[in-house]
Amino acid sequence: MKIKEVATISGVSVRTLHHYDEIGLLSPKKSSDSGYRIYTDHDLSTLQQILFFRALDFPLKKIKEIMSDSHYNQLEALEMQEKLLLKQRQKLDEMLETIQKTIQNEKGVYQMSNNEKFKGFDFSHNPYEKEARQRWGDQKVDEAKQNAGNMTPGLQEEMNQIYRDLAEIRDIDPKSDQAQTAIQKWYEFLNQHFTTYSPESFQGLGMMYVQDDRFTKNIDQFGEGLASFMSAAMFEFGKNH
Amino acid sequence: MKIKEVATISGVSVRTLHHYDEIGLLSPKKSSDSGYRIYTDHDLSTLQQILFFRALDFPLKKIKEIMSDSHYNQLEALEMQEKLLLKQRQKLDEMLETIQKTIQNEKGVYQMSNNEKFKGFDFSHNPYEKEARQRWGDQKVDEAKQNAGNMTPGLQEEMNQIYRDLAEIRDIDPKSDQAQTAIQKWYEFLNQHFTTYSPESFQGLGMMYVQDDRFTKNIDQFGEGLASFMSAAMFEFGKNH
DNA sequence: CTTGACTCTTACGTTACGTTATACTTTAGT
DNA sequence: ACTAAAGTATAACGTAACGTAAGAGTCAAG
Repeated sequence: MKIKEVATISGVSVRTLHHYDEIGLLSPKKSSDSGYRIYTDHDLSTLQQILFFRALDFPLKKIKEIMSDSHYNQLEALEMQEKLLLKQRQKLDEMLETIQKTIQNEKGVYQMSNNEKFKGFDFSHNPYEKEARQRWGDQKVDEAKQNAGNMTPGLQEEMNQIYRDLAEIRDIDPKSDQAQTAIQKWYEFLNQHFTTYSPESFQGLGMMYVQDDRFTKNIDQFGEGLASFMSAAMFEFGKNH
Repeated sequence: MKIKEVATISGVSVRTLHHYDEIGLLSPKKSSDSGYRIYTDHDLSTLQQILFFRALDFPLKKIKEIMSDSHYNQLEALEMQEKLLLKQRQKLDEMLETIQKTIQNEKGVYQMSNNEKFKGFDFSHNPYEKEARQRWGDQKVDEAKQNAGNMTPGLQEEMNQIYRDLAEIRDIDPKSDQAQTAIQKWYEFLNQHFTTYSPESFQGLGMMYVQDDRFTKNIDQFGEGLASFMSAAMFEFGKNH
């Protein structure tokens, strides 16, 4: 298929497809004689994936990073995307509530507090950030970013050990028993020393590992790709608990 | 309230508030001695409005234009926003369906067409554009943009007359009987000579008049503010039919 | 074989802020 | 009253994800 057709089917502009080619996000083969971009069905599926991520406000850079990761698994990605979309729908519903209350407020039927006026407006661009901040406590998140500043040395070492153990096996299947056992240690560690994570919010935390650079960078210090491995393992863990 | 507090309550950054001040979208009073921005409760409500529009992907320029219009009515705006949010939720639901089908497709349970892969992805940034395009037919929309090219001169004149009549009364209340009678002529004209509009899609068309520059500019040639007047009148008309 | 519709690359423009940098103000603690 | 910390101001450059326009080659229908 040529570019216009792809644009029409998918609803994005030709320029957008050019752009995605430029940044290496979606680079179709080029007809050797004309130089035209030729998109295959597989390219279309990739585009669909990209658009799903984009709809969830992932920056293109992150999308590229995630999708070109060696552990990338389309099915898992789709399941994550579904979760995130559901979150987004919740936010939308909150906004609708807020708007309805505001209408009542305007009509004088109901009196709204300032805080209520902004319920549903989560502009962190990351559906899990707020949640994670609440759980880790604001400092903790900021410190995790700066390499977990104020833990006791013993705790810090215990944590590092878990990371190192995970880093060693980061090439196996995140769904395998071995990976799941290892990630369970992480789950238990967090539950013991930080806050109680439900399996669901543990999944959410895992998603942040790939979404949020502050996490990705820190974790990947123990081995490149560890964040994405842990994220996948945590997602799987959440499904089974 | 000082800027940080507003930022915290509303969830936007301080920089964003600075920016909105810079472009004249939300300019609070400044403390005469310190030079600090002081936000009132009214400013907060304005901010809420801005954020609603922003959540609906209105560009800031448009938001400013709409909100500073002399006909601007907060209650009407809220009702429009509610409608648009509901539209957006529909889209989200479609996307969720698409994702679920894609998962089935990946698992091999179900075979998906290329078109199906992108259902729910409407990236026109304007929930009504697609709809309007379908109704007017693609050419018509593009021609409306270029001043309605290929109508018969008679029809063109009839249309212009309706515009002129509306322009003359554009300062009265869009909800008044007089305005509603005038807008009904427009409704009937469209239904006779173009496509059948349901009251709902007539509302949608009206929303485009303020959202989409191609419409705004053309319509406002008959008098500044006509587009916004018609939009409000059409919205009201839709509610009563 | 000629158009009109596509396509290519190049390159500058735009929107909505993020991110320093530097300097003044306010507030909380001693 | 004094000082550090936190908040605020302006200024200015940076960035992300395309839009838009220009100039030139390519393809498909009549």
